[in-house]
Amino acid sequence: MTKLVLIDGSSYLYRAFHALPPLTNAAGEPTGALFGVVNMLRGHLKEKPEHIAFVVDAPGKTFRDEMYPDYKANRPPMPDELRAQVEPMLEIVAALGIPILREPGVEADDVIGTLALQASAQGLAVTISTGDKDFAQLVRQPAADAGPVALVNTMNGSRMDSDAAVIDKFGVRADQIVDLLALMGDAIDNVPGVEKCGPKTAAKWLAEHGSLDGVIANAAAIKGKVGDNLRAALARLPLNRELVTIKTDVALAQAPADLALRERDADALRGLYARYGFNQALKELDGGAATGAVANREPGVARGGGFVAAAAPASQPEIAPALSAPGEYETVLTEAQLTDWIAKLQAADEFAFDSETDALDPMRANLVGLSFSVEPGRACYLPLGHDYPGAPAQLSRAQVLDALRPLLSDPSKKKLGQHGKYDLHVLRRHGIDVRGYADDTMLESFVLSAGIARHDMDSLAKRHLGYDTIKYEAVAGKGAKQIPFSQVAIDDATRYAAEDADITLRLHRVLRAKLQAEPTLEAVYRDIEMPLVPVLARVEANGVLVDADELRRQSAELGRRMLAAQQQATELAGRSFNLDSPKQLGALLFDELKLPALVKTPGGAPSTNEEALEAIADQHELPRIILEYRGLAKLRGTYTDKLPEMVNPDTGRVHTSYHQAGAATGRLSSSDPNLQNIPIRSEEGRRIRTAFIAPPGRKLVACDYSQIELRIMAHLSEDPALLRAFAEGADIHRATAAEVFGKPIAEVSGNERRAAKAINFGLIYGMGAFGLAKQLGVGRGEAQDYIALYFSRYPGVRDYMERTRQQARDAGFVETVFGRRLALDYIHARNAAQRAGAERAAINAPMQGTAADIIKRAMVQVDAWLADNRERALMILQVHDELVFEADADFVPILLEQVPALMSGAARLRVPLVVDSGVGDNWDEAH
DNA sequence: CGAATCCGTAACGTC
DNA sequence: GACGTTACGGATTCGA
Repeated sequence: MTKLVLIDGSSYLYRAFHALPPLTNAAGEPTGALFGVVNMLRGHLKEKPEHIAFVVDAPGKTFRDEMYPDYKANRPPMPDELRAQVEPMLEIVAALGIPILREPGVEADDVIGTLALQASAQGLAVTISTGDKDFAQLVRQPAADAGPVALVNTMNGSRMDSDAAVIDKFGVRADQIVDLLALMGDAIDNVPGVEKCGPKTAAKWLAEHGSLDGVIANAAAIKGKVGDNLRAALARLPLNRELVTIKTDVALAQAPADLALRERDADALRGLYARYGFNQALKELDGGAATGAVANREPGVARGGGFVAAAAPASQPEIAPALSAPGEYETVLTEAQLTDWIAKLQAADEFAFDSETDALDPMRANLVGLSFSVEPGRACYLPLGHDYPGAPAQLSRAQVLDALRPLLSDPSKKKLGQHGKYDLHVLRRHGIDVRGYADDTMLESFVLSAGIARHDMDSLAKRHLGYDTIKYEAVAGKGAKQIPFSQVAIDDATRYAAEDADITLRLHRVLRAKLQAEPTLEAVYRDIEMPLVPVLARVEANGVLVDADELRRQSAELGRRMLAAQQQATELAGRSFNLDSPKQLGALLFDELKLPALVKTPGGAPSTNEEALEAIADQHELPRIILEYRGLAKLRGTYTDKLPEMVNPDTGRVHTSYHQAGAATGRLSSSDPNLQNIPIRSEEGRRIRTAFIAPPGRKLVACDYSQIELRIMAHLSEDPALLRAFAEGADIHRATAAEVFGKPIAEVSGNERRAAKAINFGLIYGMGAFGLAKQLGVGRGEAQDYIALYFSRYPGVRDYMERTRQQARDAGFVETVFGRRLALDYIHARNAAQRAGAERAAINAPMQGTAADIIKRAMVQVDAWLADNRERALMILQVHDELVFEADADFVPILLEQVPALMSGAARLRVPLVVDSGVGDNWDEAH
């Protein structure tokens, strides 16, 4: 069969340039790319093709630029060392007798595509020589009426010549390649695809939905972040497909038959080879028969299969869209401007402010600038610490803060912000005690729509103002290239920071109106959330003293025991494996050892979780060892290794961060580190609490609500039996057992109490018979009997639960005792499992949320009481139903008298709120 | 191409 | 039920 070789010249030139070291000839001219291309060409000529063409891009715009002005906009200009090699390359190609094609208005790709299909139709065997993966769309197997079209990449020796090879490489058929590329996009050509969608994801979608049109039609059903990204990119996908489709119908002067390989010009070649120092090629030219494929000596070969993806040097980082200012933003650099703005702030009823810093951790961040806004569309940025070379002179931080202090610390001067707790920390650490922090848009949003929305400023601006804010990444970059805000150009910083203050103010106007329309919610916001802000800031700033040496000792011991467990596991398995990898463990247990896989992960794989391992622990020793190892690894990896790292070098203490708008139920959450999940249940876990200590002369005091959620259930359900039990101060689990099992309290067995306790917890969590059965280790029927029995004894509870479910279905939300609304997104989900989950949440949320409201109120009151005793006692932790204090030893009795009383009095329910407390030198002892 | 980074999953600590 | 953190492993993107 007659052969036609089509060479993608530009692609090779670029790839050879980047793949090969920057070689030069004796005269110092760059030759690396040339060398690569020459070797590639010699490789092809060995195959003695009858027809061949070297195709390069013609200068000027193409039809793709017409279609999409930004096409290849990111591509930097050709480096000079490469440009210098273009002419010599063409000279060599010509001297080799290879026809050169340059077609204006289209790209080399389109010329190759057109010729390839024409030749194939004429029965020729076509080889496209390129490093560009896009050509996979042209691959054809030989057919009765058409010749094959194959791809080769001589840089790495790969060859793609069949449907199977395309599928093997890309996971889709050749005719789906354009769809695949449209989804992926192409950074080099500046064709943005679906973010986070690479070859794997695109191939998966195409396998499911057949084609790009199929994917577009089913876009709504695709989950996760990439699903969102897909929907955001939907509009441009058809254009993408056009851009990546290689044309096969270009009107060309040449037909395949015109591309015959001509006689080479040996003299010209000899001169060129000599000039560029291609000794091997020269020898071959004169000696005639060289042996072996020259191409295989290229350094690129060793790296193995796959097409090289990048043709051009790295593109510029994406340029942010013009930072369009929605309002008038002023950079304050002079005293006159500052005076002017202070006057504006003084005159305003309220103003928004925001701080810019050089770190996320408010306990470490330094102030870089402040922004203010007094009316929508007007804001200023006051740079204080920009220190890049060439930064304009800025006002002195100390003087500016002194000038602002009266304003910021005046309680009657109302301020508002977005997540102002952060700013309160930063300013406090710079000597300003902010008072009069009156409104916070994050908390307004949280109270208005907990459970359904995000409450960060970017989301709020989009949702309530329809406005796209400037993203932090747009001014500071991201990843490894991110610069601290102090290095951001002041002009960019002004647009970003002033916008923050401006948007905060505008958002507040919108959100305040929404809150005013809902008096109950407004009360939750005004009476519970806002007063808590400075309290949380204080608790965080106080921090907790941690005995790092004790933790290190524990780490060392845990490490020894982990090693022992690992050795035993290796022994039992007969080989080493990664004990931390559920995947490897699953393969070992279920594939190699053939143990039964009784539990599945949500993803359908055999689970290796605790339940699954317990279930097979009687059949093999290994599961027990794994469980032992896991327990130790958890403690070490999460706590004993990590906590010492979290000690703040300035304060010597650990400062967690409480998220006030974190949990859908109104609870706080804690992170960096999370101090709300320090172990307590297991003996060895509990030891970690001994490392949370009081300094000499002080004690830790822990006060916790006893059974607060069950008490709230009693209150909400008004069930007489439950109310009575709490009123009598009974051991509630024992009392429940007595009711359910129909015997006097004194005769309840330990086992019966345990069962009752499990039922009580199950109720709080909205657990069904299935969950309870699991918890108790009994059959589902038996668990169902317990529940039925429970409801017959506590009919008020049963009615309350049904009312709550109904309320959730009717209104889409449930409420706490204080009127906080908790939205239930999936209460009407089509998916039954999702719906059931939402119903369980509906049961749980009012109890959990009311408990959260109560302890928040208590914290505010306790903090107010402590205001006069800040040197003697500090509130240092909150763990959902527990408050922990550090107090002078002689102040402890007073604390023990006051705090439990304040906590009990934080709400008036139909049952008493009992608070237990304990004292010790460490957190473990304080329980 | 390899390295860095992002993302989802599995597991598990607390209340 | 509500969280946050860890580790892994695969996918994506960066950077040269």
